[in-house]
Amino acid sequence: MQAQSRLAMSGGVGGGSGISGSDDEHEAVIRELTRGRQLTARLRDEALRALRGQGQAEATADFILQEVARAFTVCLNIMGSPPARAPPPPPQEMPAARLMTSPSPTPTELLAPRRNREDSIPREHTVTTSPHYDGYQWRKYGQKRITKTQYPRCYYRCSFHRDRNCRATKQVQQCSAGDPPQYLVMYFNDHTCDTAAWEPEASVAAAAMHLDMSGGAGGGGLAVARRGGGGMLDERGVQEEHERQVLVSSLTCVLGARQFHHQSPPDAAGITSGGPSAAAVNVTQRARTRDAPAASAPVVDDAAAEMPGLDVDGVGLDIMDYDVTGELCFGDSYGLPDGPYQ
DNA sequence: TAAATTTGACCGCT
DNA sequence: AGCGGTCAAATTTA
Repeated sequence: MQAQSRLAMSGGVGGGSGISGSDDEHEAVIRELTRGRQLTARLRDEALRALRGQGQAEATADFILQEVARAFTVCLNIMGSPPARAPPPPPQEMPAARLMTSPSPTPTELLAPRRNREDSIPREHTVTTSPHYDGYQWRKYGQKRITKTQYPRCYYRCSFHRDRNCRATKQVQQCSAGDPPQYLVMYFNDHTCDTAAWEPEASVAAAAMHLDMSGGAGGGGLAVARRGGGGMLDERGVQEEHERQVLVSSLTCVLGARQFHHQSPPDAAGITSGGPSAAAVNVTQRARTRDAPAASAPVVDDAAAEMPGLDVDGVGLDIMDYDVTGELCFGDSYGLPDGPYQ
């Protein structure tokens, strides 16, 4: 089960605010998240020791585990744990790891009291730097400036809302102006469109193939998820292409290392695929978003089957989460202060 | 031209 | 009455 789901089931979503459950549950969640963060730090030490001198593989492992730790910190902040519990930011952070350092309204502040209707209670919520890529296709149907918040809230519903009467919706609201910015994503209702999100075991290799096939900047299905916002795609095209190349390179490195070590897969895999990275959206989900509705991409699984030497898991997938510094395409009609939506 | 986004207006809830 | 969520016409994009 994904971390965000666990968080939700642990009381994070229940009871109106969507953040707090009972005091006992709340404390238990904070305790577990704190423990997870500590264990991640230990794992990072071990991984760096094991990968010492292996260049990019070492850097990649370092980055991933920093991100896992950051995800724990995000969750802890969501749960309202004292800021003192958060560790100081690592001295050499990669961009996505800087998120917690910028002052911003807490997710709790962003969540206005919700109406007491069944549909208005989020099933899950998460904080991510790439709010678009969660394995489903969404269509934006509204945007609203929420009082007392700095950023507008965007409303999405499943693209199969009409075709398959899918009632799933999500709301995305920026909650920090970092680089990349961070977004609070809330999910409502289950998908009934039979386009379930990808299994975490889906193929890294297939993802790489998709990346190669996706062509140039902003090409392919990226536009599906990021189409909105007028010229934003064009403005980011060069940067995205650069990021894509860097991350394909990283992925290739990881693939190579894992192919070499596939007899003894590192447990870091379990941490990301089954674990706590609230920010993580795996690349196969992204690949699915690129090309077609989620249900129509068996090609990727087939590709995975063609590369039996690979131990497929979430590690390489989560790397690709940082492929896109997905800023939302907020309109400019809200008279908002400086922000990425302008 | 179809598909997706934008955005003002409307509606229901508190 | 105010606020948040949704609708739907207009607009934009590929």
